[in-house]
Amino acid sequence: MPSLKSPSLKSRTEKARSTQPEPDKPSRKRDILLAALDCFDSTGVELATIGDIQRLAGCSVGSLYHHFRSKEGVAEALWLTLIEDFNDAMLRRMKKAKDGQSAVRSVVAGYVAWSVKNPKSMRYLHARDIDFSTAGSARKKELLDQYIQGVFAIFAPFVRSGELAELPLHAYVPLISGPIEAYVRRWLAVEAPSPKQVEALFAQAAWNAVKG
Amino acid sequence: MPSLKSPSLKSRTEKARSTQPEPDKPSRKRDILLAALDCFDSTGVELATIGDIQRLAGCSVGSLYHHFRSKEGVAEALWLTLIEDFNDAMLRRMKKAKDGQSAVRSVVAGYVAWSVKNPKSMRYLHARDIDFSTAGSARKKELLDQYIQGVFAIFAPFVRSGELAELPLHAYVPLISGPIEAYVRRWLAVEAPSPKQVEALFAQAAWNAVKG
DNA sequence: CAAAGTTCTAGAACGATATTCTGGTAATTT
DNA sequence: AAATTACCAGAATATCGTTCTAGAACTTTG
Repeated sequence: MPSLKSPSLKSRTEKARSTQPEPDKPSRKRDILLAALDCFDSTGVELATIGDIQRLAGCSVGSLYHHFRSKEGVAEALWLTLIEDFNDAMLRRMKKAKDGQSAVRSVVAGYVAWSVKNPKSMRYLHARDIDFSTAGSARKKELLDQYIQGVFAIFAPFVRSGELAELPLHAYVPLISGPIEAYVRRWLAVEAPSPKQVEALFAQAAWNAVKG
Repeated sequence: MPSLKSPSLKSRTEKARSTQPEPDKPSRKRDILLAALDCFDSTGVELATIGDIQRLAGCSVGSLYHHFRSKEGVAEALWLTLIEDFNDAMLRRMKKAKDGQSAVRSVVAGYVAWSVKNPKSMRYLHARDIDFSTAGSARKKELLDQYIQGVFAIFAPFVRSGELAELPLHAYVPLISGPIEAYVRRWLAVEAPSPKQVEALFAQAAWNAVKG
Protein backbone atom coordinates (compact mmCIF):
# COMPACT_ATOMS: atom_id res chain seq x y z
CA MET A 1 0.00 0.00 0.00
CA PRO A 2 2.18 2.83 -1.27
CA SER A 3 1.31 6.43 -0.73
CA LEU A 4 2.66 9.73 -1.88
CA LYS A 5 2.05 11.47 1.40
CA SER A 6 2.88 8.90 4.07
CA PRO A 7 5.07 6.98 1.76
CA SER A 8 6.53 3.61 1.26
CA LEU A 9 7.43 2.95 -2.38
CA LYS A 10 10.08 0.51 -1.37
CA SER A 11 12.40 -0.46 -4.18
CA ARG A 12 11.11 -3.89 -5.06
CA THR A 13 14.09 -6.10 -4.58
CA GLU A 14 12.36 -9.37 -5.31
CA LYS A 15 14.21 -11.29 -2.64
CA ALA A 16 12.41 -9.65 0.28
CA ARG A 17 15.12 -8.49 2.64
CA SER A 18 14.76 -9.02 6.35
CA THR A 19 14.95 -5.26 7.00
CA GLN A 20 11.71 -3.65 8.02
CA PRO A 21 9.66 -2.31 5.08
CA GLU A 22 11.44 1.10 4.97
CA PRO A 23 8.66 3.11 6.61
CA ASP A 24 9.17 6.45 4.94
CA LYS A 25 12.49 8.25 4.19
CA PRO A 26 12.09 11.06 1.66
CA SER A 27 13.04 9.36 -1.57
CA ARG A 28 14.08 10.77 -4.87
CA LYS A 29 11.57 8.52 -6.53
CA ARG A 30 8.71 10.05 -4.60
CA ASP A 31 9.95 13.55 -5.30
CA ILE A 32 9.75 12.75 -8.97
CA LEU A 33 6.24 11.35 -8.74
CA LEU A 34 5.09 14.35 -6.76
CA ALA A 35 6.59 16.75 -9.27
CA ALA A 36 5.10 14.75 -12.11
CA LEU A 37 1.62 15.01 -10.62
CA ASP A 38 1.89 18.78 -10.57
CA CYS A 39 3.25 18.96 -14.09
CA PHE A 40 0.76 16.50 -15.54
CA ASP A 41 -2.12 18.20 -13.80
CA SER A 42 -1.31 21.66 -15.04
CA THR A 43 -0.37 20.91 -18.62
CA GLY A 44 -1.39 17.31 -19.28
CA VAL A 45 0.92 14.36 -19.73
CA GLU A 46 1.81 15.19 -23.27
CA LEU A 47 2.82 18.81 -22.84
CA ALA A 48 4.71 18.25 -19.62
CA THR A 49 8.36 17.86 -20.48
CA ILE A 50 10.95 15.71 -18.77
CA GLY A 51 12.77 18.96 -18.11
CA ASP A 52 9.80 20.40 -16.23
CA ILE A 53 9.49 17.37 -14.01
CA GLN A 54 13.19 17.03 -13.46
CA ARG A 55 13.53 20.71 -12.58
CA LEU A 56 10.60 20.67 -10.17
CA ALA A 57 11.80 17.48 -8.54
CA GLY A 58 15.27 18.95 -8.24
CA CYS A 59 17.08 16.10 -9.90
CA SER A 60 18.90 15.32 -13.11
CA VAL A 61 17.68 13.59 -16.22
CA GLY A 62 19.91 10.67 -15.48
CA SER A 63 18.37 10.23 -12.06
CA LEU A 64 14.90 10.33 -13.48
CA TYR A 65 15.70 7.72 -16.06
CA HIS A 66 17.38 5.62 -13.45
CA HIS A 67 14.11 5.33 -11.53
CA PHE A 68 11.72 5.14 -14.46
CA ARG A 69 12.03 3.70 -17.91
CA SER A 70 10.48 6.72 -19.63
CA LYS A 71 8.10 9.62 -19.26
CA GLU A 72 5.23 7.20 -19.80
CA GLY A 73 6.81 5.07 -17.12
CA VAL A 74 6.45 7.95 -14.70
CA ALA A 75 2.87 8.53 -15.76
CA GLU A 76 2.07 4.87 -15.31
CA ALA A 77 3.74 4.54 -11.92
CA LEU A 78 1.98 7.64 -10.72
CA TRP A 79 -1.41 6.34 -11.75
CA LEU A 80 -0.85 2.97 -10.15
CA THR A 81 0.36 4.53 -6.92
CA LEU A 82 -2.64 6.82 -6.73
CA ILE A 83 -5.21 4.15 -7.45
CA GLU A 84 -3.67 2.01 -4.78
CA ASP A 85 -3.92 4.84 -2.27
CA PHE A 86 -7.48 5.48 -3.27
CA ASN A 87 -8.55 1.87 -3.08
CA ASP A 88 -6.96 1.52 0.33
CA ALA A 89 -8.72 4.58 1.65
CA MET A 90 -12.04 3.38 0.33
CA LEU A 91 -11.76 -0.14 1.66
CA ARG A 92 -10.58 1.08 5.04
CA ARG A 93 -13.62 3.29 5.28
CA MET A 94 -16.02 0.61 4.15
CA LYS A 95 -14.70 -1.89 6.65
CA LYS A 96 -15.90 0.28 9.50
CA ALA A 97 -19.52 -0.07 8.45
CA LYS A 98 -21.65 -2.30 10.66
CA ASP A 99 -24.48 -2.93 8.22
CA GLY A 100 -25.03 -3.08 4.48
CA GLN A 101 -26.70 0.26 4.12
CA SER A 102 -23.96 2.20 5.84
CA ALA A 103 -21.35 0.27 3.87
CA VAL A 104 -22.95 1.32 0.61
CA ARG A 105 -23.34 4.89 1.77
CA SER A 106 -19.73 5.02 2.88
CA VAL A 107 -18.64 4.35 -0.67
CA VAL A 108 -20.29 7.52 -1.90
CA ALA A 109 -19.12 9.53 1.07
CA GLY A 110 -15.60 8.18 0.73
CA TYR A 111 -15.49 8.97 -2.94
CA VAL A 112 -16.55 12.54 -2.36
CA ALA A 113 -14.21 13.02 0.58
CA TRP A 114 -11.16 11.72 -1.24
CA SER A 115 -11.94 13.78 -4.34
CA VAL A 116 -12.44 16.99 -2.43
CA LYS A 117 -9.25 16.38 -0.49
CA ASN A 118 -7.10 15.37 -3.48
CA PRO A 119 -8.60 16.97 -6.56
CA LYS A 120 -5.37 16.83 -8.54
CA SER A 121 -4.94 13.16 -7.84
CA MET A 122 -8.52 12.36 -8.66
CA ARG A 123 -8.30 14.35 -11.87
CA TYR A 124 -5.23 12.38 -12.80
CA LEU A 125 -6.93 9.09 -11.99
CA HIS A 126 -9.70 10.06 -14.38
CA ALA A 127 -7.26 11.01 -17.12
CA ARG A 128 -6.70 8.18 -19.51
CA ASP A 129 -4.34 8.23 -22.45
CA ILE A 130 -1.61 6.97 -20.25
CA ASP A 131 0.08 4.34 -22.33
CA PHE A 132 0.37 1.45 -19.98
CA SER A 133 3.08 -1.06 -20.63
CA THR A 134 1.98 -4.67 -20.66
CA ALA A 135 3.29 -5.01 -17.15
CA GLY A 136 1.55 -1.86 -16.02
CA SER A 137 -1.62 -2.92 -17.68
CA ALA A 138 -1.54 -6.23 -15.88
CA ARG A 139 -0.91 -4.49 -12.59
CA LYS A 140 -3.82 -2.17 -13.24
CA LYS A 141 -6.17 -5.04 -13.92
CA GLU A 142 -4.85 -6.77 -10.84
CA LEU A 143 -5.56 -3.76 -8.64
CA LEU A 144 -8.98 -3.28 -10.15
CA ASP A 145 -9.92 -6.90 -9.56
CA GLN A 146 -8.47 -6.77 -6.10
CA TYR A 147 -10.67 -3.79 -5.31
CA ILE A 148 -13.79 -5.44 -6.64
CA GLN A 149 -12.99 -8.53 -4.63
CA GLY A 150 -12.38 -6.40 -1.56
CA VAL A 151 -15.68 -4.65 -1.97
CA PHE A 152 -17.48 -7.90 -2.43
CA ALA A 153 -15.80 -9.46 0.57
CA ILE A 154 -17.23 -6.66 2.66
CA PHE A 155 -20.63 -6.94 1.07
CA ALA A 156 -20.91 -10.72 0.99
CA PRO A 157 -22.24 -11.12 4.51
CA PHE A 158 -24.94 -8.56 3.86
CA VAL A 159 -25.84 -10.28 0.62
CA ARG A 160 -26.15 -13.56 2.47
CA SER A 161 -28.34 -11.98 5.12
CA GLY A 162 -30.56 -10.62 2.36
CA GLU A 163 -29.92 -6.98 3.23
CA LEU A 164 -28.24 -6.54 -0.16
CA ALA A 165 -29.46 -7.92 -3.47
CA GLU A 166 -27.59 -10.74 -5.16
CA LEU A 167 -26.15 -9.34 -8.39
CA PRO A 168 -23.44 -10.14 -10.93
CA LEU A 169 -20.05 -9.57 -9.34
CA HIS A 170 -19.09 -6.81 -11.74
CA ALA A 171 -22.30 -4.88 -11.23
CA TYR A 172 -21.86 -3.68 -7.65
CA VAL A 173 -19.10 -1.12 -8.14
CA PRO A 174 -20.62 0.66 -11.14
CA LEU A 175 -24.10 0.64 -9.63
CA ILE A 176 -22.93 2.14 -6.37
CA SER A 177 -20.21 4.53 -7.40
CA GLY A 178 -21.00 5.13 -11.08
CA PRO A 179 -23.22 8.16 -10.51
CA ILE A 180 -21.00 9.97 -8.03
CA GLU A 181 -17.99 9.15 -10.18
CA ALA A 182 -19.63 10.73 -13.21
CA TYR A 183 -20.64 13.73 -11.19
CA VAL A 184 -17.19 14.24 -9.74
CA ARG A 185 -15.54 13.89 -13.11
CA ARG A 186 -17.66 16.67 -14.43
CA TRP A 187 -17.01 18.77 -11.36
CA LEU A 188 -13.26 18.35 -11.84
CA ALA A 189 -13.38 19.15 -15.52
CA VAL A 190 -15.56 22.21 -15.65
CA GLU A 191 -16.97 24.18 -12.80
CA ALA A 192 -20.11 22.72 -11.28
CA PRO A 193 -21.81 22.65 -7.88
CA SER A 194 -19.68 20.84 -5.30
CA PRO A 195 -20.25 17.11 -4.94
CA LYS A 196 -21.03 17.75 -1.30
CA GLN A 197 -24.37 19.10 -2.44
CA VAL A 198 -25.51 15.89 -4.04
CA GLU A 199 -23.77 13.43 -1.76
CA ALA A 200 -26.87 12.53 0.22
CA LEU A 201 -28.99 12.16 -2.89
CA PHE A 202 -26.45 9.94 -4.60
CA ALA A 203 -25.90 7.86 -1.48
CA GLN A 204 -29.62 7.17 -1.33
CA ALA A 205 -29.65 6.24 -5.01
CA ALA A 206 -26.73 3.89 -4.49
CA TRP A 207 -28.54 2.22 -1.68
CA ASN A 208 -31.71 1.84 -3.72
CA ALA A 209 -29.72 0.29 -6.53
CA VAL A 210 -28.36 -2.59 -4.50
CA LYS A 211 -30.61 -3.12 -1.50
CA GLY A 212 -32.24 -6.51 -1.20
CA MET B 1 -24.42 17.37 -36.66
CA PRO B 2 -21.22 16.10 -38.19
CA SER B 3 -20.44 12.46 -38.51
CA LEU B 4 -17.50 10.38 -39.57
CA LYS B 5 -19.53 7.76 -41.34
CA SER B 6 -22.29 9.66 -43.09
CA PRO B 7 -20.28 12.78 -43.23
CA SER B 8 -20.64 16.46 -43.43
CA LEU B 9 -17.65 18.32 -41.96
CA LYS B 10 -18.14 21.13 -44.38
CA SER B 11 -15.21 23.49 -44.53
CA ARG B 12 -16.53 26.35 -42.49
CA THR B 13 -16.29 29.27 -44.86
CA GLU B 14 -17.89 31.80 -42.56
CA LYS B 15 -19.77 33.54 -45.34
CA ALA B 16 -22.25 30.71 -45.86
CA ARG B 17 -22.32 30.07 -49.57
CA SER B 18 -25.58 29.52 -51.36
CA THR B 19 -24.51 26.04 -52.43
CA GLN B 20 -26.25 23.19 -50.66
CA PRO B 21 -24.49 22.07 -47.46
CA GLU B 22 -22.02 19.76 -49.29
CA PRO B 23 -23.80 16.53 -48.38
CA ASP B 24 -20.87 14.16 -48.26
CA LYS B 25 -17.95 13.95 -50.72
CA PRO B 26 -15.04 11.91 -49.39
CA SER B 27 -12.87 14.63 -47.92
CA ARG B 28 -9.25 14.66 -47.02
CA LYS B 29 -10.19 16.11 -43.66
CA ARG B 30 -12.34 13.12 -42.84
CA ASP B 31 -9.68 10.71 -44.02
CA ILE B 32 -7.33 12.29 -41.55
CA LEU B 33 -9.79 12.07 -38.67
CA LEU B 34 -10.52 8.45 -39.47
CA ALA B 35 -6.85 7.59 -39.60
CA ALA B 36 -6.27 9.51 -36.39
CA LEU B 37 -8.94 7.51 -34.57
CA ASP B 38 -7.19 4.29 -35.50
CA CYS B 39 -3.78 5.59 -34.51
CA PHE B 40 -4.93 7.15 -31.26
CA ASP B 41 -6.87 4.03 -30.35
CA SER B 42 -4.01 1.65 -30.86
CA THR B 43 -1.17 3.62 -29.33
CA GLY B 44 -2.72 6.56 -27.50
CA VAL B 45 -2.58 10.20 -28.52
CA GLU B 46 0.91 10.78 -27.27
CA LEU B 47 2.61 7.87 -28.95
CA ALA B 48 0.79 8.24 -32.23
CA THR B 49 3.02 10.22 -34.54
CA ILE B 50 2.03 12.69 -37.21
CA GLY B 51 3.84 10.37 -39.58
CA ASP B 52 1.60 7.45 -38.62
CA ILE B 53 -1.57 9.41 -39.18
CA GLN B 54 -0.35 11.01 -42.36
CA ARG B 55 0.74 7.68 -43.78
CA LEU B 56 -2.51 5.92 -42.89
CA ALA B 57 -4.59 8.78 -44.24
CA GLY B 58 -2.53 8.77 -47.41
CA CYS B 59 -1.65 12.44 -47.35
CA SER B 60 1.34 14.64 -46.74
CA VAL B 61 2.37 16.49 -43.62
CA GLY B 62 1.57 19.76 -45.28
CA SER B 63 -1.93 18.67 -46.07
CA LEU B 64 -2.50 17.59 -42.52
CA TYR B 65 -1.31 20.87 -41.16
CA HIS B 66 -3.40 22.71 -43.67
CA HIS B 67 -6.54 21.20 -42.20
CA PHE B 68 -5.56 21.20 -38.53
CA ARG B 69 -3.42 23.49 -36.48
CA SER B 70 -1.53 20.69 -34.76
CA LYS B 71 -1.66 17.10 -33.61
CA GLU B 72 -3.67 18.21 -30.61
CA GLY B 73 -5.91 20.02 -33.03
CA VAL B 74 -6.66 16.71 -34.71
CA ALA B 75 -7.27 15.05 -31.35
CA GLU B 76 -9.60 17.84 -30.30
CA ALA B 77 -11.56 17.92 -33.54
CA LEU B 78 -11.94 14.17 -33.44
CA TRP B 79 -13.27 14.24 -29.90
CA LEU B 80 -15.73 17.00 -30.61
CA THR B 81 -16.98 15.30 -33.75
CA LEU B 82 -17.53 12.03 -31.95
CA ILE B 83 -19.29 13.53 -28.95
CA GLU B 84 -21.59 15.38 -31.28
CA ASP B 85 -22.42 12.16 -33.10
CA PHE B 86 -23.01 10.39 -29.83
CA ASN B 87 -25.21 13.10 -28.37
CA ASP B 88 -27.29 13.21 -31.53
CA ALA B 89 -27.79 9.48 -31.52
CA MET B 90 -28.81 9.51 -27.88
CA LEU B 91 -31.23 12.39 -28.14
CA ARG B 92 -32.80 10.99 -31.29
CA ARG B 93 -33.43 7.75 -29.48
CA MET B 94 -34.79 9.38 -26.36
CA LYS B 95 -37.21 11.51 -28.31
CA LYS B 96 -39.03 8.44 -29.49
CA ALA B 97 -40.05 7.50 -25.97
CA LYS B 98 -43.69 8.07 -25.08
CA ASP B 99 -43.37 8.02 -21.32
CA GLY B 100 -40.77 8.77 -18.67
CA GLN B 101 -39.84 5.24 -17.88
CA SER B 102 -39.08 4.28 -21.47
CA ALA B 103 -37.16 7.53 -21.94
CA VAL B 104 -34.92 6.70 -19.01
CA ARG B 105 -34.47 3.14 -20.16
CA SER B 106 -33.63 4.28 -23.67
CA VAL B 107 -30.65 6.16 -22.30
CA VAL B 108 -29.11 3.00 -20.97
CA ALA B 109 -30.01 1.01 -24.07
CA GLY B 110 -28.70 3.74 -26.34
CA TYR B 111 -25.46 3.97 -24.45
CA VAL B 112 -24.87 0.25 -24.72
CA ALA B 113 -25.86 0.11 -28.36
CA TRP B 114 -23.59 2.95 -29.42
CA SER B 115 -20.67 1.57 -27.42
CA VAL B 116 -20.99 -1.92 -28.79
CA LYS B 117 -21.26 -0.56 -32.31
CA ASN B 118 -18.39 1.94 -32.03
CA PRO B 119 -16.02 0.68 -29.37
CA LYS B 120 -13.04 2.59 -30.70
CA SER B 121 -14.98 5.81 -30.74
CA MET B 122 -16.36 5.28 -27.27
CA ARG B 123 -12.93 4.41 -25.97
CA TYR B 124 -11.64 7.62 -27.45
CA LEU B 125 -14.47 9.62 -25.92
CA HIS B 126 -13.50 8.24 -22.54
CA ALA B 127 -9.85 9.14 -23.06
CA ARG B 128 -9.03 12.46 -21.46
CA ASP B 129 -5.67 14.15 -21.60
CA ILE B 130 -6.56 15.77 -24.84
CA ASP B 131 -5.29 19.28 -24.45
CA PHE B 132 -8.23 21.33 -25.55
CA SER B 133 -7.57 24.79 -26.85
CA THR B 134 -9.63 27.52 -25.23
CA ALA B 135 -11.92 27.46 -28.24
CA GLY B 136 -12.20 23.68 -28.14
CA SER B 137 -12.79 23.75 -24.43
CA ALA B 138 -15.60 26.23 -24.85
CA ARG B 139 -17.12 24.14 -27.60
CA LYS B 140 -16.92 21.09 -25.38
CA LYS B 141 -18.69 22.82 -22.54
CA GLU B 142 -21.26 24.10 -24.99
CA LEU B 143 -21.96 20.61 -26.31
CA LEU B 144 -22.13 19.17 -22.83
CA ASP B 145 -24.58 21.81 -21.65
CA GLN B 146 -26.56 21.44 -24.83
CA TYR B 147 -26.88 17.74 -24.18
CA ILE B 148 -27.96 18.21 -20.59
CA GLN B 149 -30.51 20.78 -21.70
CA GLY B 150 -31.71 18.41 -24.40
CA VAL B 151 -32.13 15.61 -21.95
CA PHE B 152 -33.97 17.85 -19.57
CA ALA B 153 -36.24 19.15 -22.29
CA ILE B 154 -37.31 15.61 -22.95
CA PHE B 155 -37.71 14.81 -19.28
CA ALA B 156 -39.38 18.03 -18.17
CA PRO B 157 -42.93 17.00 -19.11
CA PHE B 158 -42.57 13.78 -17.18
CA VAL B 159 -41.19 15.66 -14.21
CA ARG B 160 -44.18 17.99 -14.32
CA SER B 161 -46.56 15.07 -14.50
CA GLY B 162 -44.87 13.57 -11.46
CA GLU B 163 -43.71 10.45 -13.28
CA LEU B 164 -40.11 11.53 -12.67
CA ALA B 165 -38.70 13.01 -9.47
CA GLU B 166 -37.72 16.64 -9.30
CA LEU B 167 -33.94 16.77 -8.83
CA PRO B 168 -31.06 19.19 -9.25
CA LEU B 169 -30.49 19.76 -12.95
CA HIS B 170 -27.00 18.31 -12.91
CA ALA B 171 -28.07 15.14 -11.16
CA TYR B 172 -30.11 13.47 -13.88
CA VAL B 173 -27.37 12.52 -16.30
CA PRO B 174 -25.00 10.98 -13.75
CA LEU B 175 -27.81 9.18 -11.94
CA ILE B 176 -29.14 7.64 -15.10
CA SER B 177 -26.07 6.94 -17.16
CA GLY B 178 -23.33 6.93 -14.53
CA PRO B 179 -23.49 3.20 -13.78
CA ILE B 180 -23.64 1.99 -17.36
CA GLU B 181 -20.93 4.45 -18.27
CA ALA B 182 -18.67 3.10 -15.55
CA TYR B 183 -19.42 -0.44 -16.60
CA VAL B 184 -18.73 0.23 -20.27
CA ARG B 185 -15.50 2.04 -19.51
CA ARG B 186 -14.28 -0.98 -17.68
CA TRP B 187 -15.44 -3.27 -20.45
CA LEU B 188 -13.54 -1.20 -23.00
CA ALA B 189 -10.39 -1.05 -20.92
CA VAL B 190 -9.97 -4.63 -19.81
CA GLU B 191 -11.97 -7.62 -20.76
CA ALA B 192 -15.25 -8.04 -18.91
CA PRO B 193 -18.68 -9.51 -19.60
CA SER B 194 -20.47 -7.65 -22.38
CA PRO B 195 -22.63 -4.70 -21.33
CA LYS B 196 -25.53 -6.43 -23.02
CA GLN B 197 -25.62 -8.78 -20.05
CA VAL B 198 -26.31 -6.08 -17.51
CA GLU B 199 -28.32 -3.71 -19.67
CA ALA B 200 -31.68 -4.69 -18.21
CA LEU B 201 -30.40 -4.54 -14.65
CA PHE B 202 -28.86 -1.12 -15.13
CA ALA B 203 -31.91 0.20 -16.94
CA GLN B 204 -34.01 -0.78 -13.97
CA ALA B 205 -31.56 0.87 -11.57
CA ALA B 206 -31.63 4.04 -13.64
CA TRP B 207 -35.37 4.09 -13.50
CA ASN B 208 -35.41 3.54 -9.74
CA ALA B 209 -32.95 6.40 -9.29
CA VAL B 210 -35.13 9.03 -10.91
CA LYS B 211 -38.72 7.85 -10.80
CA GLY B 212 -41.17 10.05 -8.97
C1' DC C 1 -12.12 31.72 -71.91
C1' DA C 2 -8.25 33.88 -69.40
C1' DA C 3 -6.35 35.62 -65.45
C1' DA C 4 -6.21 36.18 -60.70
C1' DG C 5 -7.06 34.47 -56.49
C1' DT C 6 -7.74 30.73 -53.19
C1' DT C 7 -7.55 26.23 -51.44
C1' DC C 8 -5.05 22.34 -51.03
C1' DT C 9 -0.91 19.37 -51.25
C1' DA C 10 3.92 18.16 -51.01
C1' DG C 11 8.27 17.40 -48.76
C1' DA C 12 12.51 19.48 -47.10
C1' DA C 13 14.41 22.10 -43.17
C1' DC C 14 14.18 23.33 -38.35
C1' DG C 15 13.75 23.11 -33.40
C1' DA C 16 12.33 21.07 -29.31
C1' DT C 17 12.64 17.36 -26.35
C1' DA C 18 12.60 12.35 -25.06
C1' DT C 19 16.07 9.06 -24.58
C1' DT C 20 20.74 7.12 -24.51
C1' DC C 21 25.52 7.11 -23.19
C1' DT C 22 29.57 7.79 -20.55
C1' DG C 23 31.40 8.48 -16.45
C1' DG C 24 31.25 9.39 -11.86
C1' DT C 25 29.88 9.11 -6.49
C1' DA C 26 27.59 7.13 -2.51
C1' DA C 27 25.93 3.04 -0.31
C1' DT C 28 26.04 -2.05 0.74
C1' DT C 29 27.77 -6.48 0.75
C1' DT C 30 31.38 -9.92 1.25
C1' DA D 1 38.65 -2.69 2.34
C1' DA D 2 37.54 -4.37 -1.99
C1' DA D 3 33.96 -5.19 -4.88
C1' DT D 4 29.56 -4.83 -6.26
C1' DT D 5 25.55 -2.36 -6.67
C1' DA D 6 22.51 1.57 -6.49
C1' DC D 7 22.21 6.19 -7.68
C1' DC D 8 23.14 10.53 -10.04
C1' DA D 9 24.82 14.03 -13.46
C1' DG D 10 25.00 16.24 -17.94
C1' DA D 11 26.53 15.94 -22.74
C1' DA D 12 25.33 13.71 -27.11
C1' DT D 13 21.88 11.64 -30.05
C1' DA D 14 17.56 10.61 -32.32
C1' DT D 15 12.88 11.32 -32.93
C1' DC D 16 9.11 13.83 -34.13
C1' DG D 17 6.07 18.01 -34.10
C1' DT D 18 5.97 22.11 -36.60
C1' DT D 19 7.25 25.64 -40.01
C1' DC D 20 8.57 27.04 -44.60
C1' DT D 21 8.79 27.26 -49.57
C1' DA D 22 6.84 26.07 -53.64
C1' DG D 23 3.69 24.46 -56.70
C1' DA D 24 -0.81 22.10 -58.43
C1' DA D 25 -5.84 22.07 -58.61
C1' DC D 26 -9.81 24.43 -58.24
C1' DT D 27 -12.97 28.86 -58.16
C1' DT D 28 -14.14 33.14 -59.05
C1' DT D 29 -14.22 37.18 -61.86
C1' DG D 30 -13.36 40.25 -65.82
